[in-house]
Amino acid sequence: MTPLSTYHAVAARLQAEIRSGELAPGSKLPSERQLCERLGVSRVNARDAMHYLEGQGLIYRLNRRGWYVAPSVFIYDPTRSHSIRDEAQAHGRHLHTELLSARQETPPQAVVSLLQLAPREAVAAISRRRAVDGRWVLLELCYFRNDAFPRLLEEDLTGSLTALARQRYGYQHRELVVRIASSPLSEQQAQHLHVRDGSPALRLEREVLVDGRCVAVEREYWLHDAIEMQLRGHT
Amino acid sequence: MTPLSTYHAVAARLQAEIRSGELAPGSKLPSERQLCERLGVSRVNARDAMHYLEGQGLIYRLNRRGWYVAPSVFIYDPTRSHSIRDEAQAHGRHLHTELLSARQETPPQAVVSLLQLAPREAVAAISRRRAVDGRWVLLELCYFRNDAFPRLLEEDLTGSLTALARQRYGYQHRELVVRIASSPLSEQQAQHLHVRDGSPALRLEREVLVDGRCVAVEREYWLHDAIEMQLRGHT
DNA sequence: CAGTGGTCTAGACCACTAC
DNA sequence: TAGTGGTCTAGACCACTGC
Repeated sequence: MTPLSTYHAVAARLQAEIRSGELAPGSKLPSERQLCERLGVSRVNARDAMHYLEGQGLIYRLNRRGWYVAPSVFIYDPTRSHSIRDEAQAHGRHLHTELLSARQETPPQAVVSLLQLAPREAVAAISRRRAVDGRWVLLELCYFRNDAFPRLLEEDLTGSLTALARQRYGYQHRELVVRIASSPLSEQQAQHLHVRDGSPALRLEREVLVDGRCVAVEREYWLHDAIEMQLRGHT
Repeated sequence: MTPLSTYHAVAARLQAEIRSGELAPGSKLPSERQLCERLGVSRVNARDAMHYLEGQGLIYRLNRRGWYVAPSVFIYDPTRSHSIRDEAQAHGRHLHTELLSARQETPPQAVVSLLQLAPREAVAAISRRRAVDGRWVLLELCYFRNDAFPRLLEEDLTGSLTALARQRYGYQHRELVVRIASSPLSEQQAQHLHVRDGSPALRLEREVLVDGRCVAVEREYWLHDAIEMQLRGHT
């Protein structure tokens, strides 16, 4: 095989194999050392190609496990007009939710401010991770004021929390403030999704207001290549 | 100076200097080779530290020019409730706009579909770049149907296009469909912002509907570490 | 335990920027 | 032209995963 002397060439070759379907979405790429040998390049070169394709959203890695072909993005309305599970079904994709923890705790300082909590006041804190078609792509960290959501932790927390708020607690009309930014994952967050510390993610923060008062804060971290947000507005 | 043998240590040291204010926002970091020598590490190690901090949004690079300390993010409402210039002023930041091109052209296929154009129908295409506090952070590519925006290219295109639509063309009520995703910059896009091909960006696509008909498509590419989007919704 | 990616060294040359 | 980051080689050892 003729050596491909630049990482762009290596990337282009892999890209062609992905687009042609030779490498199917979700399948594992050859190991870095195999690629070096097969393409006649150094390992740094091969790795640079991988990082480039990762940036393009064409491949992703599971920490120390290998590189995989990325599936198509998941389209999602961050203002929660529809349930995320319904959205997944509508696009023919499988959504899996796992509860990581649910307990009383004092949240991070930024959340304390938003919820206007007393200094050491605790809230119901729920963290979950979600997989689309078998890949962990979303980490959720939600904080609920106890006075607005009494005995929340005794409920079933594996389904839609939005539906729970509406049906169990009767919050029909909610105002939202949504913030979206690029954000790297912390070590702990990354571990839950099986990716590297610092992996790029989209961070979505939802401030839930009922009668002008903030009763809950929800934070979502989506792997950057897994999601497209779509919403409606007007002027 | 004691050698810092891992890139995490190198990154931590730089991070401390940035947080302490020794390295001020916008200022240039020492060159990679200077850092290698000063800290007693190899250049790969130093570069890995830079890439790590870049991912954290703490520093950014101008292509082949050097590394700089990143300023704080710019907060912005993508549904355009307010003019971006007003938002900038409200946060005490300086916004500069440069018109890159304004001409009739046939847009990319995806835009043709959204605007429901005839096969080779042209639209008014406007591209601009914008700087916040002197750093180019935003590239805009806008496409306007000629029948909805006649003689648009003869107007002043350096100000708010939203205001122009409202005042000159009388579009008071507009529905928007907004899509937000992570996206790497193409070579050409990257050049306009003086960054590397493939740099991570947030892509914002705005579909402007008047009476249920799509009359304009606006695409924005923001450098990933420069922006936080904030919007309001309700259920 | 074998295989993977993650980290690291000590060099080298190239393309481009700023002056 | 000097200095920058961008690319590349040919190795090495480590930490972790999966069997």
